[in-house]
Amino acid sequence: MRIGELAERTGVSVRALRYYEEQGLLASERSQSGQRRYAENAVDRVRLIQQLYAAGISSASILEMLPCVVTGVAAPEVLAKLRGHRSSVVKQIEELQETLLQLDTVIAGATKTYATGVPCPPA
Amino acid sequence: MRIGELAERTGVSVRALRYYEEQGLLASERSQSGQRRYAENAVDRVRLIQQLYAAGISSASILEMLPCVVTGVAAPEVLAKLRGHRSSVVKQIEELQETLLQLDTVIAGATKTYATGVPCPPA
DNA sequence: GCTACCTCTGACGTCAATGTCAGGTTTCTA
DNA sequence: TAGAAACCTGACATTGACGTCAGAGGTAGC
Repeated sequence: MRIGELAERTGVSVRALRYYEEQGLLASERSQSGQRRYAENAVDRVRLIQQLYAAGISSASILEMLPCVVTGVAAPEVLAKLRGHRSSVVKQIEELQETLLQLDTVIAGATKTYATGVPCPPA
Repeated sequence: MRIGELAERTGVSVRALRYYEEQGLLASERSQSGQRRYAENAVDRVRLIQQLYAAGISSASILEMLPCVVTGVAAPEVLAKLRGHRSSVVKQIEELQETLLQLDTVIAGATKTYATGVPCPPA
């Protein structure tokens, strides 16, 4: 498929896809005229990249770990980094859960307070 | 306390603390000579700010919700935004949990593969 | 073959949360 | 009462993941 279709199917911009290629994260064949052609599995690859980005992992680290994610094989140093990222993700989850509690407390309190007619400062 | 101490106690840089003030997120008294003086509770405030930042909430949104978090009272529009942020945090957690599974799969697979002596590409 | 849309490269712009530097004042410690 | 260390404002620099624009060529439906 061409870049526009991949963009549409993944919800990632054309610009971002070119950027991924620039970073070595996403390969493409080229047509005679130089246009990018992607295989079907590029969709999954892009989603994986997005997922790792969302976990706060840099493109350099993603580049390093991608082949391992794909092949399921990793050198010891890479494995160590993977474990490092794993614990960082765990930590992020824990922090977000704490944030969630805070938000819930505020929402519950504010809802109740507001329901009881106590005056409240506007935004 | 002065800004250096607050920075040290929260693990946030002096520059960041000034930035928070600039954004209206963190107030300070000033000494005669103009130096910032913080109350004890500033430590908690800074931690809260960091927590919200970590949840991907912008300083503008934090500014909007901070008084509510502190007072426990929120106007309906603010409450709606709080709920929006809540669900975004929930989503982030879910995505991170999925990422965690991916990482675990890779780590488990790679560990096993490597243990059995299958050759593996270096980083 | 015309037209509308897609794609290409290259380069500069953006945005948010800081880093960093300069040049000057204040505060603490010996 | 020095001198070091901390603080001030103001301003420009940085970083990463893109957005956006220009100018040129490719592609598909009619």
